[in-house]
Amino acid sequence: MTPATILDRLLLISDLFERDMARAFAGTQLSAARMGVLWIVHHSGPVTQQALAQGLDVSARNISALVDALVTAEYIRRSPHPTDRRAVLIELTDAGHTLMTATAAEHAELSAHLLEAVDPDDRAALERGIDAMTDRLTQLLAAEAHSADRPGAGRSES
Amino acid sequence: MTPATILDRLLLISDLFERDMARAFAGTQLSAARMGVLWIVHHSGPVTQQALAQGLDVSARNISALVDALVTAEYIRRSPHPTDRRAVLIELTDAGHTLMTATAAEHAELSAHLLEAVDPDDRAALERGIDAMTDRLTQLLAAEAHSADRPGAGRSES
DNA sequence: TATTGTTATACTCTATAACTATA
DNA sequence: TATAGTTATAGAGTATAACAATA
Repeated sequence: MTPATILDRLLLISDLFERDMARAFAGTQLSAARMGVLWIVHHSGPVTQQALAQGLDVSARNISALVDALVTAEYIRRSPHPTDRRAVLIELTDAGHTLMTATAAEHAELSAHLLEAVDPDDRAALERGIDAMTDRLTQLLAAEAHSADRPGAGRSES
Repeated sequence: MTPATILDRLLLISDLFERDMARAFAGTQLSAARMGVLWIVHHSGPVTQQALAQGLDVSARNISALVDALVTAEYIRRSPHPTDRRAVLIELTDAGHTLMTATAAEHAELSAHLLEAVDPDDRAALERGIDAMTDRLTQLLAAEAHSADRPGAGRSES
């Protein structure tokens, strides 16, 4: 029942998070991708769609669709950019601000619940271990991305 | 720069895994969902599409599409079920078996690399902590699923 | 000429519902 | 009647490419 390796354990908990979010959003106009947009606007304040595309690492086309849906749901609005008439600024509506305040609180609450489940004597080692694995994984990804950029090894990305 | 809470850390590492898989599959006929099918067949041997639908918790319709793609890619084949003529058995082809053997090896290698990044003195606490959080998260999900089953109970946003 | 955002198009993953063949 | 799988249809997320307006 218990996964054998550390990778299996991490993939299992990732899967549980995914399912949790999917169920929380079922029947609403929200989704993980749309919440990603709201999260950035909540933390950064008004941003252009270009900034959202870069922050989420998705195409501008995709941002247009996500923003359309969130405007329809009345969580955000498009405002004219004060100095660049090509661009728009994405801002939270009052409903959007209320939603994100509640979401941030639930997020913090879940984090606290998870940490409470861990033996206090294990917590420091747990955080060190996760950070060490995150750093290693980031290194491995950067190394793979670098080798993939070499001509002949694959397609380059912007 | 380092995430503040345990939840942020776990979500970050989940995101890194996602990106890693997405990049590994780019330009191939594979994807995370299709690999999920192959993973089950690799570990369970020949299975019906019904079993795949239950194992992956997706619809039978979705399995039909995933299996179609993997048959086209020649990683699996549909064989007649020996006793139930309604059903088919999904089996790995030689190419599928070769792929999954290599994938399992890479999986084990990545797991080993991640664990090597952790201070040996922290490893036991790390595994205990992750398991404790996984158990707690599973409990929370079960509780939410239970309350969501009752009409009118819980926080529903219509 | 470069950038911002939209329209057009397409592919993948996902779901429900109706249908066929078989149990 | 119930089950295994497919066809039909739909919606969300994602991408590239072509385009308009603006810088």
